[in-house]
Amino acid sequence: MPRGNSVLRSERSSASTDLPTLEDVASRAGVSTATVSRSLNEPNRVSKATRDRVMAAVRELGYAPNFGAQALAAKRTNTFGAIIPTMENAIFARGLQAFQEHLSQHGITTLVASSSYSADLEEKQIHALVARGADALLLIGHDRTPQTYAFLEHRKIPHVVAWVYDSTQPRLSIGFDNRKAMAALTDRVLELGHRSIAVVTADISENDRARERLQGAKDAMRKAGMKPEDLQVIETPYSISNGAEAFSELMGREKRPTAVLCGNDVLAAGALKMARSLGIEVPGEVSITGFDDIELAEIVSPALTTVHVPHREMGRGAARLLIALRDGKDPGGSVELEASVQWRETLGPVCRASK
Amino acid sequence: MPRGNSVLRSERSSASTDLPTLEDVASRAGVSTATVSRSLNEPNRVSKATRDRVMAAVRELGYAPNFGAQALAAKRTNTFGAIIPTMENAIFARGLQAFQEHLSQHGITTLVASSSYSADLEEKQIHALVARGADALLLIGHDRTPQTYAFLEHRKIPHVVAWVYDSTQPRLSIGFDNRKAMAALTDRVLELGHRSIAVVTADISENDRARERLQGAKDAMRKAGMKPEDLQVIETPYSISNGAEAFSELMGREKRPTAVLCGNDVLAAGALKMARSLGIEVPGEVSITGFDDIELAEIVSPALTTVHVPHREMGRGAARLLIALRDGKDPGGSVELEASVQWRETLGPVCRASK
DNA sequence: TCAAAAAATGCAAGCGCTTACATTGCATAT
DNA sequence: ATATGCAATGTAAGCGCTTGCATTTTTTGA
Repeated sequence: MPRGNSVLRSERSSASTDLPTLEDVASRAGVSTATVSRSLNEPNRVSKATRDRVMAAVRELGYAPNFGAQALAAKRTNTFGAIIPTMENAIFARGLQAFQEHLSQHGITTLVASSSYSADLEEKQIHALVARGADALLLIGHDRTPQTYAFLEHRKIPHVVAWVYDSTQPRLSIGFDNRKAMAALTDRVLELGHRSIAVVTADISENDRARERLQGAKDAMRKAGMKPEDLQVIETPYSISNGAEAFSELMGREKRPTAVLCGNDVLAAGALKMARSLGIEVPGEVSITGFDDIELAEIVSPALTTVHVPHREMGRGAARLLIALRDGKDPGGSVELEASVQWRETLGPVCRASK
Repeated sequence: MPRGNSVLRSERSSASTDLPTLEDVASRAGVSTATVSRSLNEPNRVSKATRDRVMAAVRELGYAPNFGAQALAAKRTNTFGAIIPTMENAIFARGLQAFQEHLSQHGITTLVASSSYSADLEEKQIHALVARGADALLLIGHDRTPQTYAFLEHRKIPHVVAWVYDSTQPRLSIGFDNRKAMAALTDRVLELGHRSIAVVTADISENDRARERLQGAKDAMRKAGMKPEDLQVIETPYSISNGAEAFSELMGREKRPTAVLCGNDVLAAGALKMARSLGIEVPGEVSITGFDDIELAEIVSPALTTVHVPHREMGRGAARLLIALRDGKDPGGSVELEASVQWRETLGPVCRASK
């Protein structure tokens, strides 16, 4: 597979299609490859005169560095990975967007993978991204096997856990306290007189956000002097149709709830849709709440009362932490952001008829 | 920066943290690096006995190939890029998902970038993805400068244009005929008696899909014996709020349209929202239609009549074409898919009052 | 049984870049 | 003038993998 260096190459007629290399630029600018490399990567370690000459050569040749070679020699790809539970709906879209924007300002590319809320699949994706050369990883939530963390540690891959803040967890994270936020929302619900309450949540076994949210609802019940066990709970994967189904089931129950707290906005949108087709007034007969405050929440009608989550701040903050970590700087500890109740139209006082 | 080969390394105490290399695997399995490489990449070029031995060594050492080295030596990254106009809403989500799924089945990673519907930004993204080592690219629509295409040609980057099928365009593409589809929808609208019609479209100067759709509407007008100039047109970027605003403006006009055809579902959702807050009945007073048939179309109420687009087929098909191209096989020409009107609730007959 | 063909394996030359270390050239201090 | 320090540049050794070609081993057919 002889391809030869640029000198040899110029003797070959068939080589005209090859892309220019650092060496081509170097010889054209009359300097060494080291100087070209430095001109490109550490401009101020080179005198202005040579730098200009190098840049001119780069332009004339249309040179662009070879990704693989750069990665191999520098031992870094300038690629960060993000593994989010789903791309199917917009839950993580805004946060991810902010993450990417911040990284790209630092010359870093983002590689995105999704785990479909499965721990197994997530582990596979982690391996895949690391294999792809990811320099650092954004992870959602703390739930993960020890082996997974061991792998990350062993490969020395900087990583940060986002979308959650849990002071009891040791890992670097950025997010909000899901439990506290859900408790605050539930407080509002209770204040409005609701006593028969249901929660529609995702499977809580591999999802600490969902688990914490449910806990939060129970905390609020307890605080209000009610029994947490009285909470009617349905676990179902996040999706419009599952939300609709769960709502329908709830409405058929003997002890029909007057307020249905959904684990996220997608579920709530489904519930809302079902309420409409069942002819149930919201919030007249039944109140519905969501969580996340994605765009959908504003579009549905009536507009969804939900928990506003600092998507963009989490994305940007995660990027910042990861960059610090990669550069061996002090990231400065986990950061807690606020999530607050976003009042809209689907939450109202319990109606007299159903009391 | 001496790191030494594996033999030397074993003499260094500080080397314990280094990741195993091909050479480590080779010496452990008692074969050459070439054999290890082949066991991994072309298993059937190696006898079963050695392959097993190699695989065992791989497992024991926890070996994983170095991405950069692999890319450099093999001159391919097994990464394809996709540049879509936006990630902010779900327009391209399903198609992209299908694209990724198909690629990942072939061991290819997808790199996604968005252009925000800007030709300039798109060109930058193309360069970025190529710099990142993308082996092939998925592009949306034909509109693009000759330089951009020249660049792709020069670097010999296989690429395919998706979301459109236009028999007058020379490039390999997969998609549907936007013009025909919009014409079909407009036919329905005209059949229902509408004569005062508005189109809310994206900026058509850098967006061939939007341009074609508008043309389609005009075609239908012409066919029905009406003057295409009578179509009321508003150009505005795709977004919920812009859809709402455009609708509001339209409703304030002297010659108020009885049907508002939106360039996509996002715009239509905005229009619908505004209709609601304006107290305008849909489709009683005014009909509204969308385009794309994303999830949103089903969720809003009344549910959106729109054009169903074969998202998944386009994504999967594009992946297939790209793989063929990269492997030097015959992709077999552009493919036209069907897009058909999806009837729901927002399109109805023109009401008497407004006649 | 033995030559010829085919299969399996090894050798080693790159792939294009970064970077530790060496060298050179100059300004500054003595 | 000469020594000293620093900035600018060059030298060349890798980085870890793939692959053309050479060599060895096995299979096949007379």
